[in-house]
Amino acid sequence: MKNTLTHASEDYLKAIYALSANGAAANTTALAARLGVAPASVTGMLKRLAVTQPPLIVYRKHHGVTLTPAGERAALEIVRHHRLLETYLYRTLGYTWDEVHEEACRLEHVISEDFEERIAEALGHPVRDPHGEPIPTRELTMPPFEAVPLSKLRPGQRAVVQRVHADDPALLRHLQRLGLTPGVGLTVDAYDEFDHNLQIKIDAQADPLVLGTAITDKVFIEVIA
Amino acid sequence: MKNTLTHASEDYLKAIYALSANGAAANTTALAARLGVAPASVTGMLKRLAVTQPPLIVYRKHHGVTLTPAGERAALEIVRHHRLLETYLYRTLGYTWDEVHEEACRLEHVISEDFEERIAEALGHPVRDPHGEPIPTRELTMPPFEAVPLSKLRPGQRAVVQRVHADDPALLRHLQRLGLTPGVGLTVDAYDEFDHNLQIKIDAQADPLVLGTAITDKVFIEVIA
DNA sequence: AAACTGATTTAGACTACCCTAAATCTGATT
DNA sequence: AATCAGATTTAGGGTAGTCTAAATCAGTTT
Ligand SMILES: [Mn+2]
Ligand SMILES: [Mn+2]
Ligand SMILES: [Mn+2]
Ligand SMILES: [Mn+2]
Repeated sequence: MKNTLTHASEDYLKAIYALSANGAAANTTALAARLGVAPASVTGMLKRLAVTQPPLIVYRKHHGVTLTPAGERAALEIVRHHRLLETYLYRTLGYTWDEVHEEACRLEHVISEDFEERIAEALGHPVRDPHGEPIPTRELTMPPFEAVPLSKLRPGQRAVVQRVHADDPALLRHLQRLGLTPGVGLTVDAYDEFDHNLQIKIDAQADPLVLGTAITDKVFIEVIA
Repeated sequence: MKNTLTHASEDYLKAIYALSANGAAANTTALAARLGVAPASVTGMLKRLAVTQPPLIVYRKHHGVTLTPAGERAALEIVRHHRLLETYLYRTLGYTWDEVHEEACRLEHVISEDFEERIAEALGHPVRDPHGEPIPTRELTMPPFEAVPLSKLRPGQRAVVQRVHADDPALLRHLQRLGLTPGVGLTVDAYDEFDHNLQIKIDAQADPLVLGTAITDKVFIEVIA
């Protein structure tokens, strides 16, 4: 528990956490893609993470990987660092929401628990990061969060944007230009069942938008009535 | 110039900069002691730093090492990061002057030039860190600084403390308790030529202090008249 | 000028990553 | 039940950094 993890291990744990969020095991190829390394490198790291004391993952060859309770705590620790840092960079240092990810992804591995606590305090213990993603508590529990993507809505439904599940700066800038940010209310006007495009009308915007699933799968909403 | 250095290389360059500040070459043993590694490890790293393109150091076997202009720029870059971070942690996040070093020593290697510029701006482009040490400019020139240690003073002389050249938290807390911090005025009352102790009287303090060279060598002052 | 001593380098080994190319496994299809 | 395709692991190799133990060097002393 007190043995110090490397930056690389921490990024692997974070990726496993993200890819096994739905309870299923994360697989080698998806991890390799997300981490930007070769599949063989992933296999090597999984072997190492499985034999630490205590083990951080359960790894069954050819059948994917899940986090142990210790591994999940380690992952949530890094996610908390990451999202607190994003929030701090955004609110205190004037970063834009497309700039925060890259800086936070490096800082998250080197800040102390003291630093974590001080920025949490300075920010008033925030519950969401600038993208609306929930910040794990100090006790490392993940708050409940919206699981309904905009893509699931159908004409006539109203919703409020809660979180945007994206790191890519270009996509984030695009969403910003569209006005599709947390807190925004919208109504679905039309749905195309062949290309799955959704036509929506954002509150206080004159013109409707037509959005593909590349966007609507990443925007999570809360349905209103 | 754009090739990215490892954290370890950066710490070596910073150490070489510190140990060759007086123009002389830094030697293997001193580097090993300061970096907390074996002398053989230093030799290995020096060989690597000497053959980078461009070379960062001039290394002559058995005769020590100096920084090339490129190496000095790299070192000053890290020193600027370190001291700006110390200043930021101290002023903005409420760290004490004995807590800042350790955190800054990890952060200095991962912050972006953008982060550097933003905290410099937020702090009003400070010229000194919390210990009074000069912060290299954005253009990577080192401002002039006091080279006279308190230990050089003799009875009758008056001085103002300018900087404290120390990282050790215990020593820093001790100096704080003594009231020996940048900006403080003092007068030398007595000098013992055998043990080199100095008796000083700090302005606005009732009782005089007797200090050994472990302290007086680390406190740099400006002589007044 | 040889010997000594402490500093330094070399030799050899280890861990943590990463890679490419070549096996091998799994689950689906015939 | 054999085959096939794609996913995965293994094999083998590389870099960066660390260590200990064994040379070796340089400057000083005899
Ligand atoms: Mn990261
Ligand atoms: Mn933490
Ligand atoms: Mn450092
Ligand atoms: Mn910089």
